[in-house]
Amino acid sequence: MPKAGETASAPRSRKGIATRARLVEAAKKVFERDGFLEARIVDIAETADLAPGTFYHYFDSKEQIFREVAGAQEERLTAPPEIEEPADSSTFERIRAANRRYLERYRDEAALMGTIEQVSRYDEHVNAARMATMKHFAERVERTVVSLQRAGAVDARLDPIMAADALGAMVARFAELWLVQGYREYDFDQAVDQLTLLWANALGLQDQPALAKRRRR
Amino acid sequence: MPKAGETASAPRSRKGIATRARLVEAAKKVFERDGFLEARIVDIAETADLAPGTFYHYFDSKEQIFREVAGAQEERLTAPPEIEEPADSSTFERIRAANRRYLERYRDEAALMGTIEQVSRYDEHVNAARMATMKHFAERVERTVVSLQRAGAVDARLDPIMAADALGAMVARFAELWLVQGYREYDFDQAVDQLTLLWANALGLQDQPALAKRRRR
Amino acid sequence: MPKAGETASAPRSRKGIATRARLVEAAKKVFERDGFLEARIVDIAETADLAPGTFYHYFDSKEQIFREVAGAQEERLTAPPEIEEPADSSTFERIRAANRRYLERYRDEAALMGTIEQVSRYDEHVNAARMATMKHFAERVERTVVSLQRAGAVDARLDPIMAADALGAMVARFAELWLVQGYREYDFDQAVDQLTLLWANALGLQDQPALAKRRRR
Amino acid sequence: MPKAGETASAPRSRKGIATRARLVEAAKKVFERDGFLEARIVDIAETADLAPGTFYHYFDSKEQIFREVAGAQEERLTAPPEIEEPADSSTFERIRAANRRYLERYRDEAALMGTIEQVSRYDEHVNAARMATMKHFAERVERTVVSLQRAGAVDARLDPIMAADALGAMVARFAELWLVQGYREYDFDQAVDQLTLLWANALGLQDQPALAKRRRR
DNA sequence: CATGAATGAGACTTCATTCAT
DNA sequence: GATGAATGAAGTCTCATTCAT
Repeated sequence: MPKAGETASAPRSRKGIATRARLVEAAKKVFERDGFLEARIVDIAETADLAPGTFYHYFDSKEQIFREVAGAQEERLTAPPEIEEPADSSTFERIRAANRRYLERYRDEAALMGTIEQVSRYDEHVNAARMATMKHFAERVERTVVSLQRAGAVDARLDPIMAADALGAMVARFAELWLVQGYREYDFDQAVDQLTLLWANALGLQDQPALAKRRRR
Repeated sequence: MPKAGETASAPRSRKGIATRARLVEAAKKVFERDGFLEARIVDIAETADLAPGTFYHYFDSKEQIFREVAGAQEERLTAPPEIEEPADSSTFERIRAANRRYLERYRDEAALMGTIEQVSRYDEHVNAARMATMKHFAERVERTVVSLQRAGAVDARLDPIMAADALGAMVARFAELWLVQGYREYDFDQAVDQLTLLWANALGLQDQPALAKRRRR
Repeated sequence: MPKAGETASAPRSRKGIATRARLVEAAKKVFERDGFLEARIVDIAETADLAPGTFYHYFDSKEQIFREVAGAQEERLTAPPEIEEPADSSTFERIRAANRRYLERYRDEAALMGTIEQVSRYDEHVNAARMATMKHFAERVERTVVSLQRAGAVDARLDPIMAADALGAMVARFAELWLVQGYREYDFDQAVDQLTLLWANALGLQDQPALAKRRRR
Repeated sequence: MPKAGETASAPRSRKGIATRARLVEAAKKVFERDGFLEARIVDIAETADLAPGTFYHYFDSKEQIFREVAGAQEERLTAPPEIEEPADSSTFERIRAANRRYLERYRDEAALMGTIEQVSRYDEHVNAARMATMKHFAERVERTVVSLQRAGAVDARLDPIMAADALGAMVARFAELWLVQGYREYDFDQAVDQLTLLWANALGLQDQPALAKRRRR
């Protein structure tokens, strides 16, 4: 979504739209492979079978196209579940489902996520997008905690905001360490279970179900 | 610890040692101010009141000096507590002390930590050092969890390794979000308390003390 | 013939071809004037009325463009005679013609040859090209010697390979000493005659014609 | 032999003389290994177990010390034979002895000769020394040719100066091609014989002895 | 729309040489 | 005499971006 006042212009023809999409796709590929700093405009253009000049018909800078690529990924991360959740699922199950969803989506685009984590450390826009995603999750969690506290179902001593932030941080950083930086190898299902267990415990959530027994690989 | 075969050499005189130290100090300052990418060798040299060429007497590259600066900080993070802990302190108190220590040290060098987080996303050495710090904490936690599980004092369903990793990730990422990226403002003491509470809860730690009532600012 | 995997790329348009050629031409001029070591990329670009960066569109390094310039000259040296030789010319006359041709061509590009001799002492590619030229001449001579030996027309004691190498070396080094290094001044025609005489004598060639009388200048 | 008006001073003490000699020796080693351009003062000093600054007590520049190293080698090349020649040896035998001597001395310092050939292409002093060596040989040959022509023992058509220059060039360049640049491999004795034969033939020298039969390797 | 040639600022890096100790 | 720290001038090279076609 290019903004007004930019050099790059929105495509007006069908062909232009296709070219722009090809550039975004190519950029994603190159960013995944080379990271942001090493990625060169020429490579992106070449990958899209275009001349470097063409890039600047559609984007103002490397940052700009990256923000678009990254933005799409943040949207994928925060997208509603593809499968409707059972209306009657327990809090615990809902936490588990959310964690699983996040980890799956992170894993499916691990290379891109790595570059996003990288860029978010020096590009304000990308960092803002990253934080917006965090906030998206945090606010939802926060509301849940507040209402569960009212219901006496979770630890009343917790500050809902901090708790939400911290637990979000836990899952997010765990994902990066594991899926991007290769800090350790875990079994996927078990990782979901353990994070969920930690999460539920941390909130002091009552009435957790018995976890299925799984073995670490 | 400079390696052989490099251009840069260890100082052989008292003056050389001082100059090298001045460079490291200057580098820290510049990295804190400008981040890694924007930092220029010339600036570091100038900050140390030296000619650019002098830099290369002692270091081969910006990466090399950064690794040294970052390494020193990682050591500061993992240094043993300055004040001896009371021998009879409870598990809960020890968790709290550890969290406070980490957050204090992170906060005291927040600018540098920001740059380290940044660089660790594209320099293997720095990332390795970062992970080593994580591992340092994780292993200690892991051992504690194992023994507490044996004692029946914490949740037996937890995998000690994953739990340690995840809780470490939680504190680490929380610190960055808060102290580097300014995601939100928290009261320091309260943040320590809340993280500790989440941590203890997550492990299912029995017999936590009543928390002092504190107000969020 | 640029290789793949390099930064520099072959021109894709008519304009590009012209620009590349301008660079080569400019490089020749600069190398002739300044030698290889003193030649700066910026000077080459400037001489071609181009920005320094443009150089790197077409060449990866000073070495690379020099190899091209030098290669062209080696080709000029080994090019077939412009004027067809009389079919009935004697061996002696053919030797003389070959020597004259080589010396003329060397003289016409003496400045460049000087730089080539220089660079061939530390660039393997250039040295290889230099040697290829030597071999080109040596092999031709060698074959001639072999067949003349069979015909009993030259000294049977000579090793054709060594003789060819040595006589080639003689003319080549003589040319450099004379035309590049200014070791001494000779009359051109007389130098051709004398080298030819030495050459023919060395082979023990029978039935040489009487030489026209010439005076040294 | 340092000249007046230079920064570097002649050593006055015994220790100074030894240090200077160590530097020359070290320089020779480094120049042989790295060539002139790649040789660094620091390496020379280090090889001599000295600090870089010490170098400048004795020499003004890399060029200066190289000239000294090269000069010593040129002297070695032109030194009188270690073994007195038989007074009654034939012209042919004397040519052979001279060629052998030159090639042996060249071969014994092939690495250094390579660097000298290199430097002589861009350092006037070194080139002058190189040419002086050539002239040393050429003048001797020239005188011989003149007197042999008077005696009717060699080709009267030859210009003594050109002949001497050209035959000197032949041996010199042949040596470099063979012993430095590895253009081809020859048997040493055979190479001496063949060059001598070519040389004698070229002059039209009468009454050559039968050559011993040797096989090329 | 697309091309691809051209730009040019600016950082890195080397190393011969100087100089205070 | 010897040390070794310090200098600083250049030159190379990259690549995002512009622009004429």
